[in-house]
This record gives sequence, C-alpha cells and structure tokens, in this order.
Amino acid sequence: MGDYDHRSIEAKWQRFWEERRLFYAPRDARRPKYYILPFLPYPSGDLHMGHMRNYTIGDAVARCKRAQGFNVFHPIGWDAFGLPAENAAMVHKTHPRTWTLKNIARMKEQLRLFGFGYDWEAEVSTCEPEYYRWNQWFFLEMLKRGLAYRKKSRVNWCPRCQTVLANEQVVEGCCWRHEETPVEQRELEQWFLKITHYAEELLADLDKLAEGWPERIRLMQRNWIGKSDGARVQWAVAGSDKLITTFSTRLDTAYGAVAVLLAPEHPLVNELIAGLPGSAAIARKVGVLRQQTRRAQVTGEVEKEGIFTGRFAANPFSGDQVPIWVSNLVLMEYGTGAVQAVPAHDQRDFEFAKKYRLPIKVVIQPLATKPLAASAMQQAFTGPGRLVDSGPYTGMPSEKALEKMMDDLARKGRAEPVTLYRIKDWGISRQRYWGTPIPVVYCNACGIVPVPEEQLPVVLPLEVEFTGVGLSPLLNVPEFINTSCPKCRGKARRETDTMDTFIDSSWYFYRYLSPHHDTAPFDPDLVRRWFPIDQYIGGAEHAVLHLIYLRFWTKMMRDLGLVDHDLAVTRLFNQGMVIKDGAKMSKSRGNVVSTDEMVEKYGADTARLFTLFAAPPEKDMEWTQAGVEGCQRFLQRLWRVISKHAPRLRPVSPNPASRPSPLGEDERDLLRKAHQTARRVTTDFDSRWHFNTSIAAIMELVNELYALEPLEETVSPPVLKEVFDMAVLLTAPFAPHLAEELWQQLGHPQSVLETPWPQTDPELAREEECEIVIQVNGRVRSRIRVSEELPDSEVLEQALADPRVAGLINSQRIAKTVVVPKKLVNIVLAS
RNA sequence: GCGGAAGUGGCGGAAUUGGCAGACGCACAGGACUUAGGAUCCUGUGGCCGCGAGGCCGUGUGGGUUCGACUCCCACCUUCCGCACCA
Repeated sequence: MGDYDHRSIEAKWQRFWEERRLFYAPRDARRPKYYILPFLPYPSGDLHMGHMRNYTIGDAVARCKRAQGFNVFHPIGWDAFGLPAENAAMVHKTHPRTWTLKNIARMKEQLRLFGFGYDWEAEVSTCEPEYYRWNQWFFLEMLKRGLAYRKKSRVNWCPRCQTVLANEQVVEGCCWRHEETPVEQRELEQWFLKITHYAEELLADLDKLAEGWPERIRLMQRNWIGKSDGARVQWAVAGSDKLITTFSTRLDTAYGAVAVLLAPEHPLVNELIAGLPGSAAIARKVGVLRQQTRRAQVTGEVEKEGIFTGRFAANPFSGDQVPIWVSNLVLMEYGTGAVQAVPAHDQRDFEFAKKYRLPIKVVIQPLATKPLAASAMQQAFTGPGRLVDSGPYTGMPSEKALEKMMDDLARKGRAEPVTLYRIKDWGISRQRYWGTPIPVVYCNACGIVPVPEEQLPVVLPLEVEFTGVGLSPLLNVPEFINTSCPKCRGKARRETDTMDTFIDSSWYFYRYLSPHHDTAPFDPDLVRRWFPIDQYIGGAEHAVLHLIYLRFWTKMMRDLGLVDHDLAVTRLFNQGMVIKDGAKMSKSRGNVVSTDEMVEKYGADTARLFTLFAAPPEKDMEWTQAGVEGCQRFLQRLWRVISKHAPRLRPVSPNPASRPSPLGEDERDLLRKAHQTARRVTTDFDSRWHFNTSIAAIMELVNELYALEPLEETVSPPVLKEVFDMAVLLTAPFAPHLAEELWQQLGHPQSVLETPWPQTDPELAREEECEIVIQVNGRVRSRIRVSEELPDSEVLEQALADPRVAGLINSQRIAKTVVVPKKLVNIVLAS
C-alpha cells in the first residue's frame, strides 16, 4: 500500500468521470428527475471560498440523490455580462469579451480540479448572442403587452458605475457595488419592467413557499413588496378650486388631523404659495428642503422640518380648516406625496407637532389603559381603541370606524380605497456597454419602434473603444447607432442603453435544458419534464434582487403561455458565509484563502470535507488551517485502514448470505456500527443536511475499525468487506475522488457513481443492550446495562437493587418512580 | 425603533421528540514506536473540592413549569443579520 497521494488520485478520477460522461443527465430518461442548481456565478476570474462552499453542498446532495436512483440534473453556467468586465477592459487594455472568456476558462478549470459533477452539456454563457437574443425577445414580448415601458423619472445614479441602478440595487442609499458611494437622483428616460403588475401575486406566493424557502428570505421579500391598504382622500384648498389628495391607512384618526403636509417636490406647492405675503421666503425654504438628498433625510443627517404655506385645507369629514405645511417628513415617492398630520396617533406627526407647537387632538381612546390627555402625552398612541370627538363616529371601535368612514367618504366621491406597494417597477436601462442591447430604435417620424423579431439578435458590436470617460462606449459606434426605421425605412437611431444583467439571471435555468434551442428561449417539452427546480442553492445576498426577479420572470412567462407553472423553484437553500479571523473572507480585508492553494496542498477531497465538517451548511463557518489538517488526517486514516486490508478482500463478495453464522462479537459490533452510520448519514441527507454530523458519524466508524485492529483476527473477510464498502459509499458524496480510488482497491469494477446508496439493515443496526441511567431525585447516581427487551418493571427492579442506589434510598420512602424505556430511571424520594 | 437568527469547554461544533450536556474534530498533556518526530498509534482532557471513593457547580442573566429543562413559558442582557420617515 502506498501513501494517500491526493494529486494523482484526484487527477485520475476527474479524467475518468469526464471520459465516461458520468454527469450527463439523459434529458428524456424515465427515472424520477432531480434538478439541483447553484446560483449563476459571475466569472470574476477566481473561484473563491464562498463559491466553493456553495458547490460543495450541492455536489454532495447531487451525488447522494444520484446514488438514491434519481436522474440528477446539475448544471452550471456564467453570468457573463456586467460592469467589472468593462472596468477590467479599461485597466488592462483588453476587451470585456476577451477578459470574460479567459475568466470563464480559468474558473472552469478550477471547478474541474474540485471534482464537482456538472453536466457541462448544459453550460450557458449569458454574453453570447445565442443567449441574449432571447433577453431581447422577452423584452419585445413584454413591450407588446405593456409589461415593458419607457418613462422619464427620478432614478438612482451611481457616479462610480456611471449608470442607473434599480431600487433593489441601492443599499442604505449607496450603490450595492460601491458601498461607500451615495447614489444620486437623476431625471432620465428609462425602460421599466412592470414587476408591480405581479406585486399581489408575488406576495401571495410567499405563503406557498413556506415549506421550501427560508423564512428569512420570505420575510425580506414581504417587506420589500410592502403592501399597504389605505385610502386616497381629497382635501379642498380654501379660497381655491384645488384639491390635495392625501394617502392614509388610518382614516379612523381623521378627526385628529391638525394639518396637511406636502412633500417639498409636490406639484401643488408652487401654486399654493404663489402671490402670498412672504412667499419668497417660503419658496426659499422649500428650495432648501428639495435640495436634501433622500439619503440625508432617511439617515437623519438633516432634521425633520417644515414650513407653513399660509394656506388652509378643509377636513373632508368635519370641514375644519387645517393649515397646509410643506415638510421633508413626507416623501414624494410614496403614496400621493401628501398626508394628514395626526399628532395624537402617529409618532412622526407627534414629534412634528411638538416642534412647531401644533395642537394635539386625541380622537382614539385606548380600551385597556387609562384615557389619554393631549397635554400629558409623551408619545403618540397608535393602537386600536374607541373614537372620541369624531362627529357621528364617536363611540365606535376604531376598526369599525375605519370601514364606515371609508364607505361614507367614498360615497361622497371624496375618497377611494387604494392598495399601495413599496415595490416599484424594475428599471432595467444601463448606460453601459457590456450587456444586452435593448432592441428598439428611435425614429424621428415614428418614435419608438421595436426591432422586428426576425431581426434579432441585435448584436452588441465588438469593435468599440474604452476611453474610461463619460458614458457608454456604444455612443461612439456610428455603425451601431445609425440604422433605418423598421417601419418607415427612414433614418433612425438605435437605443444605446443595455439591459440590467439581472435579466440574464432571471431565466437562465430554463435555458440549461436546451442551450442551443433556436426557435424559442427553451424547449417547452423539456421544461415541462424538468420543472420546477427541486433544489436551488446560494447565498442570502440576493434576497430582494435575483430571487424576486426570477419569481417575476416565471409569472411573466406563464402569462406569455411559455410555461404552465407559477413557481420555478420549490426549495431554496441559503448557505452561510465563510469567515476567517472573525470576518467574512474578502480581498479588501486581506483574509482570503486561495482555493487553488487548498487543492494543491491538501486536495479537493480534504477541502470539501472540511467545508462540510466545520459547521452546518446554513450557518457561517470559520476557516482554519488546523481544521483542514484534521480533515486530511481523517482521510489518511480511512485510506490506511482500507488500503491495508483491501488486497485480500478484492475477490470477496460482501453478500449478506456469505456472512459467518453466528457472527463473532467484533463482527456484530462492527456491522451494527456500520449500519447505524449509514442510517445517520442517510437521515442527514434526507432531512436536515447537517453533514457535519454525518462526517462525525463516519469518523466514529473509522475509529471503531482502528480500535478492533488487527481486524484479520476477529473479523471475517465478507463482514469486513461489507463494512468497508459501506464506509466508502457513505464517504463518497464528501470526498468523491478518494472514495472512487478505495472502491477500486476493494475490487469493484464499476464506479461509485454507478453504485446504489447503501441500505440500512435495521436488524443489524439494532442495539441489543442499552445503558440505563439511574437518577435519584433527578441526579445521575448509577448506570446499568440491560437487554433492550427487558420490561419497564424489571428495569425498575434492577435499578432499585443497584447497590449505590439502594444505599442512597436507605430507608426513605419512595414518592414516585419514572421509567423512560431504553433511557433512564428516576427515583424520587419523599422529602 | 421594528422584524429575524443566535448565545453550550481554550476553539469549531454535537445533543432528531422534555430524559446521560460536551459526540466528532482542533488545541493541549502524557505514553508507545523511533537516530529523530511538526509522521503514526494509544491514553487523558468543562470548572472547583478531594490522596481516593466520590461530591459540588455548569449550556448568556434572573424567575417559572416539571420527577427531570441546552430544549417549554415569562422578563432581561449581548451579538450578528435584515428593514427603517412607507403615512
């Protein structure tokens, strides 16, 4: 037996798997399918530990499912468009395409060296015209149905990316790629996808995902969609025919309104203050408020302030005239940009009222606690209660009043019920080069004209210059820009914005099934056969980005008649982060461990094993060198014990029929341990994915093998072979190369990949004896070993007869006894 | 502020349903083998007291339920994550 040499073993089996095409999933097989998928990686050029962890989890599950008889489809591809390629092009004087393809080649090699079992025949690169032409096709379909539209609006602009960002790509007022760079607001003409059309459905479906999606993600999405039921209410401006429309979810507090507040950007502001005494000063103040960035307002960098316009509006219920203020408390982007201010029952209004000495009018009294007095209030009361001082509604419970007041005002045509969502339509225009061209042209005569479907793809020109300054390089490509109008043949200009790359990743998993299909985005028969995806695996950072977009895309495709399902992903798994020295591994922190070095020095099997052993996969894991070495030690131990005995076991059949009868003691113990291990590992795969405990179980089995050495003396070859086979097959999802090598040493002609998952024999796994803990007054005082079958009464008898226990009981009266079968006896003494 | 997750030896973690707390690994200590050991194998290893048998304490803190609580209930503390003027 030679030493365990991970280099030669891993290379050997990687070649073997490739040559035999062992990871190809026959698309039309009759076996039950299992579609397992990692998030689409961005080809940054280096496989990092986060990727590695993601893929190790998926590959272990894929290999186990495969052994359990499933037709496993486990593809991967490349999120190949995106800004980093463009930045790299400027820095390294290369082309984004060259840079991207080189990175893909390198990362593919890295994946290969880890031995991940992907079906490479499904590979997709989103930067290929063959792929992105379908982005364009989808866009045109959406355009036809009004799901894509163009409008001028205030959008998020990242000065470093030099492009627009979707709301989902803004994190705490900053760019998701540049967390220190505040996002600016710009007024631009942009293309939008109408994700809000599906807001209600996307929200409702979260309940259907309760089984398979993490609670955390569903909650984040629920907040993001942000449904809110309320009413639009009209307030008549005194001395004018203007109406102000407010939005409120608490119409029941309307009698407590002491002001109407307008957002500084509200379109009526200028009109209202025009011509009033002091209007110049008011306008100046409004101007200051308008200058404040959204970020400054949200983070509290600027104070909440406001200014009285000098005008009044009539409360639609009471007719009371209340002052109209302009305040940065109110956001133009949400609701109607105008609100009723009810200091007694809204905390923000309360603080505003205190600051400007507005009255506080209590109109809801709590049911349980003592009545509120406006003068004594320290904060707003926002709970439900009974109405007071509210005209005809006085005395009603607030929930009921809300409905009644809504109805009454609606009947008068002064209010309408409305449901608002926080989610906004998805802005997809990017002023960048390396992305999918948006397939429209601008014609002076015809306006916006979609590129006809048969002219797709609109190919991204490769001959461009990267100056690094200004806007998209596409603006300097006249051959691309100048075109003729598909309608009137006249001169026209192409759209130079490209699509957000989150579009690429919204549907790639459909394309995997037929990556070269050229009459539709995918082959519908294959999609019917393989969808939904059984298991999706990736990090939580995409909770309200990719994971909400993909749900939208499936709905849209359903409405296009392309698929007949609502949900593309039934189960989602979020793996934890990889931590080193107490912080997330990242280049900027300088605590990155290179995956290449890991493979080179310790081997892919060791790296994979450690990744799964260090922590359960959903939790963050700490990467430690010592831990990696421990895992390598374990693989060496496994290697040594099996290699040592393998030569004489090669011809031996592990058939249960050839076991000696009766079994010797060591044989029984070993078989029991092996079958218990198989049961534990199988349970971990089938239920909770806690592979750290699976691996611990296999380690225990190996420890047992060492403890019984020399094995040849007390364990007959058929039994030893059976136990070794089991140990190897159970290890295979975690350390597949080593498993193949040992499997071959044990004389098996076929690959582990062609071998079914080991079956647990419950009879062999059964313990014959168990240890019973004997407690006296809840404290462990002794232990006895008894047969599993011994009835409770006899267990109790033996416990009472135990000398130590008997001594403790002495002559005291026994108040109570508890017997837990196979576990414990508790004797409670009367005190 | 709101919502979520978590808190167990020197460290990573285990305890599937209220029933032996600390599996497995790391680190450390002792031993065997050895010219040597940073290889391998074996043994030990939560804290305190005790020569020992053994005893006491111990799962963030304080209460509670129970024969019995890491596990269930109440209150609180800490950490991480997400959301945060959403009217």
